[in-house]
Amino acid sequence: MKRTHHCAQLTKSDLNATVSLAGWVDSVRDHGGIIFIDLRDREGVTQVKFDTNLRAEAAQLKSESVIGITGQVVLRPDAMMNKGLPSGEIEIDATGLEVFNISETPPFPLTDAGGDKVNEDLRLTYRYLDLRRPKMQKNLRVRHRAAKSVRDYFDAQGFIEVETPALFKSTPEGAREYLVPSRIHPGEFYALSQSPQQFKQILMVAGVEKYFQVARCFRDEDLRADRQMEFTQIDVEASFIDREGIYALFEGMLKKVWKDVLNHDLPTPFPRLPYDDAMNRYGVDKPDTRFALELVDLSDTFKASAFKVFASTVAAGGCVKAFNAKGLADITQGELGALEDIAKSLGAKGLAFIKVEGGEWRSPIVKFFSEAEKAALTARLDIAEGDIVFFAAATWDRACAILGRTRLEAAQLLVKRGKMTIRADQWNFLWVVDFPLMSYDEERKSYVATHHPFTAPVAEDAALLDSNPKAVRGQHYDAVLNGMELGGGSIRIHQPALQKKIFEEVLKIPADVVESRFGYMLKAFTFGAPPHGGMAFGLDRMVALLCGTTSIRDVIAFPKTQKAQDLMAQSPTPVTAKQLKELHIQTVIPPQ
RNA sequence: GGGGUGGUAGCUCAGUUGGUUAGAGCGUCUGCCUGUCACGCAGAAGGUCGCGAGUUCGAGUCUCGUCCAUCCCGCCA
Repeated sequence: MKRTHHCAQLTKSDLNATVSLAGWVDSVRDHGGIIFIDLRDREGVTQVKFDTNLRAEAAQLKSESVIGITGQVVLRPDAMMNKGLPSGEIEIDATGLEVFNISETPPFPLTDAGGDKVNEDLRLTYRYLDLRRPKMQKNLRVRHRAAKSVRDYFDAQGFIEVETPALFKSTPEGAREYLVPSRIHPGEFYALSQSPQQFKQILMVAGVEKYFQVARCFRDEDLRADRQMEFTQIDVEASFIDREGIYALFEGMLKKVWKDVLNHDLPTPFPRLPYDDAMNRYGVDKPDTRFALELVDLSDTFKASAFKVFASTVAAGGCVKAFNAKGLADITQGELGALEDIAKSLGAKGLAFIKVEGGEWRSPIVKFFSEAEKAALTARLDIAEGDIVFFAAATWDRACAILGRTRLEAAQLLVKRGKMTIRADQWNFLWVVDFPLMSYDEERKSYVATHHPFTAPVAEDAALLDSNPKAVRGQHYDAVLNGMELGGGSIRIHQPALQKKIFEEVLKIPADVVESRFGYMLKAFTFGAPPHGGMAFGLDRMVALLCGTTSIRDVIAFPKTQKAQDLMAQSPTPVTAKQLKELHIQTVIPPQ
């Protein structure tokens, strides 16, 4: 029996044709004298009818069994047409049945709706069943379609895909790495590449000019909904390009991907938002701009306030910020408590608020406010009946973090009440630009690169490198979509002297360490490094948003759990003493 | 490393103030049924209440510990 068609391919136009289908039994409806089976393959579902001779054999079938059938395409009786299915006007009158495998009863329902509710550990243990669900099949295809679209785009733009090593050397400045012991060099280690960053810059020195790679990257950091230990990035680097060139390049890529995958026309160019504005208005460097609830700085209003908590914060160089969660005055005690807990976990002492109910301001702090302060609040925050305003008084970055997070939580509460909608298919892309090149690390008592040490400073700020490193902006940019950071990149430093100065004088990395870690790169740059820049763009995150989810586990075929385990294959595992010996490794297991 | 949520039948969940034999829907199994498409009807089986300790006359319920999943903070140059 050879398959002639896919399920869902057959329609009224195939009437009377003799066809063979193969796939999985989606459901069995046994009416005694007649049995209907929905046969499912990766393209869809078709109803197969068994009566007379094959009835007994068909009655033995269970859900998820794999069968092949032969039969004639026939029209269903008028009243029995299923308008909900593409193949709903016809059915296959089976004349042949081949059973390839009877299935055990699956441990959870393989429907979209049923499977979505199932505990994720069970789905991951039986990932091959989870992936059979139409939604997961669709996600795999969207990922394939998006990756192909990306490859076609960069090819058309003159980029060539170059593979760089997964086994690199350890670069402890960055993310924690997966170390790989060397058998041939006792006591020495490779590290799995956390990014092709250094190789792609070397490729620019090598004269490749336009490089890209759909690259697997590895980072030994804690996992999250949008972070796996191994993930895929669209890695790009080009010579003789500036920031505007990169923006246009990636806007073109995203326009094509959205068209190819969703048939949606993305408007370009994307808005640009300076880092300071992003922080001041949204409290994060990856704002979700699908809704407002923007932060307002009230430091001026409260610098001489009778409310000492606010006044003293401003006097100490901090700021007072607030935002109006319009319409959320009906927040419950429990929800308010949860918001407070979040604020406290971000360093707030509490979460001050003003509710407006029945024309009155209800608040533990409003008694301290003067009439002038109240008037200023009303005007600047557009306060009206049913609103609740949240405040944070702290250092600038802390106040931003507290309210940035509270803003997102408040938005969820408003969505839950039906007072606001955040559409998953509204695509608010933006470029966040003008990041500070350096930030001061209080623990290490030194400057650290905000992104990475290869980022070039903005030309007109370069003179400040010695006098005021914090004020130097980097030629860095982040691509943000609906509150998720999709990618980041920069124009790089291509002058070896400047790169050396950043390493040694600004970041205070000892010269011998610079030499052992980056010596080869600095040396390469002395042989004619072109000006260059690029971007690392998260494929998993992009595909997740294309699929309408925020968890990249839904778009990775075999993801790990938050404890970094593969529940299906059951990794990691201990290894034999022989293996360890060969690798010159001894393990020390901490006591339980 | 820290905080939140959850873990009760194969799945999803309910389980009141600590009190008799722990329930529902779906699924599974058996029987009936020739037009269903979430088929229907009748019946049945199915439980280490995550695990361990404690309090109590008595624990699914309270306390402590622990494991797992998930969300977040730290972390992710």
